[in-house]
Amino acid sequence: MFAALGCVTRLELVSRLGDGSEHSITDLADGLPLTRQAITKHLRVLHHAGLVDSRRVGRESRFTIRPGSITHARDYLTRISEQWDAAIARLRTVVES
Amino acid sequence: MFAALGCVTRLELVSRLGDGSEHSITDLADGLPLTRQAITKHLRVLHHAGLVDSRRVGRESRFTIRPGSITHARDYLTRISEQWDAAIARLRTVVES
DNA sequence: TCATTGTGCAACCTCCTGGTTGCATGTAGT
DNA sequence: ACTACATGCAACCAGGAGGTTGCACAATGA
Repeated sequence: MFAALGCVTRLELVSRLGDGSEHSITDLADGLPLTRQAITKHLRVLHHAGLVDSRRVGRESRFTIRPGSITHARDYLTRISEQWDAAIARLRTVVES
Repeated sequence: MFAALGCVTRLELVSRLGDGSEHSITDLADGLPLTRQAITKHLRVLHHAGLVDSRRVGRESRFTIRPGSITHARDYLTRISEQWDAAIARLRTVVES
């Protein structure tokens, strides 16, 4: 999932989808200097990472942000950094004693 | 930075450094099924992303976690998800009205 | 001084990723 | 039925990421 976000194009897509509404592929591809196919691949990656949902409507497939999907990553980072802080504080106590 | 974390090996390294103490390169490479050179490259990436600090001590270079470096990413994710939630809530209100 | 240890550097290799093009398919509209 | 639009699929390509090997070099310890 960090890998999914570690790409400016996909961050841009996520940002565009961040308005909460549905977007088709050509809609998302419009304005970006990329082929529709490239966008399709990126969307596939994002979907695989659980960041977006897709729904087929007629001849177009609409993508939406999956709300709350990012909080997992955020909580993970929170936990990690708390562990760091705790470990470092512990070390500091040992050194000072 | 997401790209730096989007790699299991580097996550492992970050996790090992998470104890807050200093580690040399061979120390970190020990136990991993990789060459010392590979670890060196990964550490370079992590350092470039601002996640770790390095210090030369005698003939070995010691790496440490940069505390607080991850909070930037976490705050970013928090801001993003808040924007999403706000946008979606706004949409819902419009739809229901 | 000499062997050992910890790194750094450079060249090289392989494979995956990001990207394109071309074509086929399904859906909408007239 | 025919055209236009939105997408899917497959093949293909270039470049970079991840990894290895070999060698050179500085610091350590006997």
